[in-house]
Amino acid sequence: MLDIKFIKENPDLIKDAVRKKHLSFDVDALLLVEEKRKAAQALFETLRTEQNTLSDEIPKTTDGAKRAELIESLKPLKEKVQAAEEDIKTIMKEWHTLMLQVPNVPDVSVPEGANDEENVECKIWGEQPMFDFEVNDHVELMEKLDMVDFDRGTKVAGFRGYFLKNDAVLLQFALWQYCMQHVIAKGFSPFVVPSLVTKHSLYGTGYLPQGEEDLYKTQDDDYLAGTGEVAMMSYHSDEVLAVGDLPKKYVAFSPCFRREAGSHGKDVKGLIRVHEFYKLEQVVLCEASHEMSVKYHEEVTANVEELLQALGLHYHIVTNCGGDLGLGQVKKYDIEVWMPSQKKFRETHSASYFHDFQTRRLNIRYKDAEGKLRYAHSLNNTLIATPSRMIPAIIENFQQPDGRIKVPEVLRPYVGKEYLG
RNA sequence: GGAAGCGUGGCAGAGUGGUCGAAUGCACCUGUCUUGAAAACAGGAGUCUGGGCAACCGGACCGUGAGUUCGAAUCUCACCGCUUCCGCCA
Repeated sequence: MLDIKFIKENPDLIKDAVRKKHLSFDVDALLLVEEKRKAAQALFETLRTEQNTLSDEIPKTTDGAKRAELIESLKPLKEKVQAAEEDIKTIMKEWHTLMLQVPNVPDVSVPEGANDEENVECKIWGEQPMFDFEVNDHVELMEKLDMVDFDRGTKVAGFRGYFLKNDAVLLQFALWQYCMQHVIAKGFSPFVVPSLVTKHSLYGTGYLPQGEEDLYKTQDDDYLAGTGEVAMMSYHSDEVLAVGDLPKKYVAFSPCFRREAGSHGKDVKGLIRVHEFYKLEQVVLCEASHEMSVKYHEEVTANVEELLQALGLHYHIVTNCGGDLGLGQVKKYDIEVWMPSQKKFRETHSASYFHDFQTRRLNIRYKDAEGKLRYAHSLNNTLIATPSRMIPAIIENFQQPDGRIKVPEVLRPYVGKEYLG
């Protein structure tokens, strides 16, 4: 959600945002509704003032007949007030529907482009691992080492179902522990957050109304969140924080659920695209300045880089193009790790900032140094998604000629062994 | 799942149809006093929003949404949440 004042003052900026994000939204239609809203509001307030003034006379009028007359004379006014109120409600409904579709303005540094193919590499680290043998993909490797069971997974859980087994489980727990310690040392507070959330939380974070089809919904009209960001961000909804409490740095653990509607043909084998996985997510609330947002955006990105470098994984970072940005995102980096079997980088992390897009919807404010209430800024980045992204990456990159998996040095204390399988 | 009670400002807590945007206490801010602080005393202070250069003048907000009424924090209904009791349960 953006400030309607900002939209009114900068309609061309919003129009350009619509264009850059490859959306279809009629900014002028919204401005028209806003004009209608203002007019209806003004009419209502005029009528209400009149009603309030005359109503106040009633208790002061002691003469019974006069009093009855006054009450009688107010009846038609009541109807007018009610009609005006009704009018506002109708307009506001439309107003809200439109406001939920207004995209946040991408940063000037965001490249033009329609989809992820036009994301622009901005950094690359490490080198492609060299194998002097035929590399296998994670499915083959893991099945051979009895670390995953897809057949029983689909039997029990349906399409994209899986059981993670044995050493893969050790690897997953090791990753959680290692990554968690890494960011706790940097001042992040660890949380285990709900996955089952109300629709309010999803509207607040911007996953509704647009993302409805990718969400699982319960018979109670709640939803299963696709990321811990939803609950973690909503944690402070309707609160006023002290400026001294900022930034809030959280790392949220949660199961994540995604219907993957519209991706039926993609990554049908393996762990990369599954309906249910686990994620540690970095969430930051900071003061409302672009500089702060940028600062923490770089910080949550650096946190992940440090992990990948410690693990020894070859990766690059892309700046997502306009068409690959979410409605509320100002800028996003995708961090992608090299997958030897696919001979390309695959997204493992996604770092974005929103300015006050989410906090406005969630009503998260803070009192600044002057005592003024302001909407905080929010941003987030994956810390680690498992098993979906990082398990395949590690398995493939650390495969040995004998089919076993060498455990990255830093994980060995947590895994308790040098080789998987 | 059944029954009862409750939901008011940062917190506590009055208010059961008419200057109630809301008493009072605590916390907070500003003065007076004090070498300084505390205490005491006096005063101030909610959020959002429309108009105005401003002083200021309107409107909305007492869990949410409908309704009754000339007028609702106060009455009715629904929903949400909390508490207690009973039932059920992986």
